[in-house]
Amino acid sequence: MVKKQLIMEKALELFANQGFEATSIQQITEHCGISKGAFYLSFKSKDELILALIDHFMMQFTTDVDHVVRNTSDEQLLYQFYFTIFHSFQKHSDFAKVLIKEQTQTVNSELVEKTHYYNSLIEKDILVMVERLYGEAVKETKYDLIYCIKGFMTTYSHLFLFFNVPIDLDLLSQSLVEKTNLLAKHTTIPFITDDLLQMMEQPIKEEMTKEQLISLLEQKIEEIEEPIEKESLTLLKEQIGAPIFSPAIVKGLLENIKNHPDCKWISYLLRNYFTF
Amino acid sequence: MVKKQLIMEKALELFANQGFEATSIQQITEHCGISKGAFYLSFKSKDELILALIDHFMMQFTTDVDHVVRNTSDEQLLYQFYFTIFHSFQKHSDFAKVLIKEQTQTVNSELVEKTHYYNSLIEKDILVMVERLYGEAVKETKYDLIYCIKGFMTTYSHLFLFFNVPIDLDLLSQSLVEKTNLLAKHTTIPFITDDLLQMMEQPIKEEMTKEQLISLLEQKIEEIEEPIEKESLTLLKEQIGAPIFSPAIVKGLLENIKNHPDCKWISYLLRNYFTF
DNA sequence: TATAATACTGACTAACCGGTCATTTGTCAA
DNA sequence: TTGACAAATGACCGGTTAGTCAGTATTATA
Repeated sequence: MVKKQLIMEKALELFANQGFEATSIQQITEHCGISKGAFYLSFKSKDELILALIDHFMMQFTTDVDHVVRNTSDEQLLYQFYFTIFHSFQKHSDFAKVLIKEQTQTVNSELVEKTHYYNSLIEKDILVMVERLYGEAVKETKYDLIYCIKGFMTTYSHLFLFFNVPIDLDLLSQSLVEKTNLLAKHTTIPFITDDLLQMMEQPIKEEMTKEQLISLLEQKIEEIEEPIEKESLTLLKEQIGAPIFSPAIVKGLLENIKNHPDCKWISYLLRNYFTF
Repeated sequence: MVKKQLIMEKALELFANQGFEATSIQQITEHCGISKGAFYLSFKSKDELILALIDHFMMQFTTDVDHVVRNTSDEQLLYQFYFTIFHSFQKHSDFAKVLIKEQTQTVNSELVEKTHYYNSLIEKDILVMVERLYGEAVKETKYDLIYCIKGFMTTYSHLFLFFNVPIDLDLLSQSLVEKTNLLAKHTTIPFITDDLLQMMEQPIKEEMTKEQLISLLEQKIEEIEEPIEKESLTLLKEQIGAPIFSPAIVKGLLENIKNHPDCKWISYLLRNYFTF
């Protein structure tokens, strides 16, 4: 339908300049030269409009990125990756602005989910890329690298999105390729570990059940060799089944495992569990 | 006034969770346990409230950063810089959330200006730091480096601000020090040049005017009781109107007020003013 | 205790919001 | 020209918004 496209285009302009919430249906319809009722012939609600916008552009975007990652030679990949992304952001700068502006808004849960979904698709592609280009060399630091690449993407897009500055995409991509290679080849101190990544992904979904927590604990108890940590975990597991210890003791046990590198995740879950 | 603080605290909680626009005065006053009218006894409008919040926290924040940059030895500086910033973000996480959420909103022009102003202050400190640590070595790439440092700041703050994840600030700071050093020492392809920087800074307004600075000084002179500080402020005020003292005297006067708890902010502004 | 000053209240306003729906307009074939 | 159908309208609805202000409660002063 032509009307639907018109609304999406004109609404995107307003959203980019004023933000989603600050733009009223009235404004959109006036900007389109149609009546308020006509809007609701194309979209059930204002929310449906922005979700349609996100789907429309993010499908294209994720497909493009995926295509580049799958069909570019190693020596060109990183450059093509950055170039494709920035080119796309520049071409659809209004949408990019909306995406950046709304990604921190937490009002509409469906919007958050959708953004998170497309985000995870891109993240997967970056992971594939990083593993292909650097392999074992970045085994310990790959999540940091991914996070930095994503950081470069958003940070440097701000330049041409929110300052009206002419940008040499070729130079920008080259510059970021160099930076990425530097970080990939020389970083030795990882910050984002597997455990931390799991923690980040957790809160979107439901909380863990007692049973899941216990089975995770049993697994860790098997793995861990240090006697103090092992016993602490065992006692904490029993505490979940039948609370017998005082808060102080529980807190002490949690303290025992807190600094063990393989217990970060489980100690985080337990800390959450025992404060409720 | 106590009521004002109460409102600022409670409003900040709501803004952090729902965003500024999505939070109504009604909600704020209910959350405070006061009437709607009482709100308007403390603040002229909703906009004045968020501006007050930004001033309150950003004064503290920029002063802290400035203090670290000025008073830390070279080998500890970068680490202390990151640590201070993240520590502050963590301590005032509600404010940090609001700042990040609202920094892309372009509705309130005064808010945009204010944010930009404080941002430029921090940027100046980063510049000082980068030049001190790396000097001529980063002559061509220093603005890229600054932009990357700022990128690390915002990117990595997201981790603990928007995912409820316990963070080892020490490790994070170490990790970013390494990354920053890598970029500083090996980057050869600059992207952000002097010209580009000027273009970026163009559209936004001027910094504090002489008049604003003087009126702020007069206000402080009234408040302060200690004779040395009072006279120093008075002399500095005269110096702005008609420069008569030598740099050494000005520096001495600044030194006099530097450590007074109520003069941190004004001394910071003056220090900036007299170096131009 | 009486009076003055201050702090506080919440009903009220006018404007705007997203969304609805009875009505009008436009477009066909018959 | 008529009738059937779809497209489009905009007045209207209930609800919410930021902001106001006449009136009440509280406190300080004398």
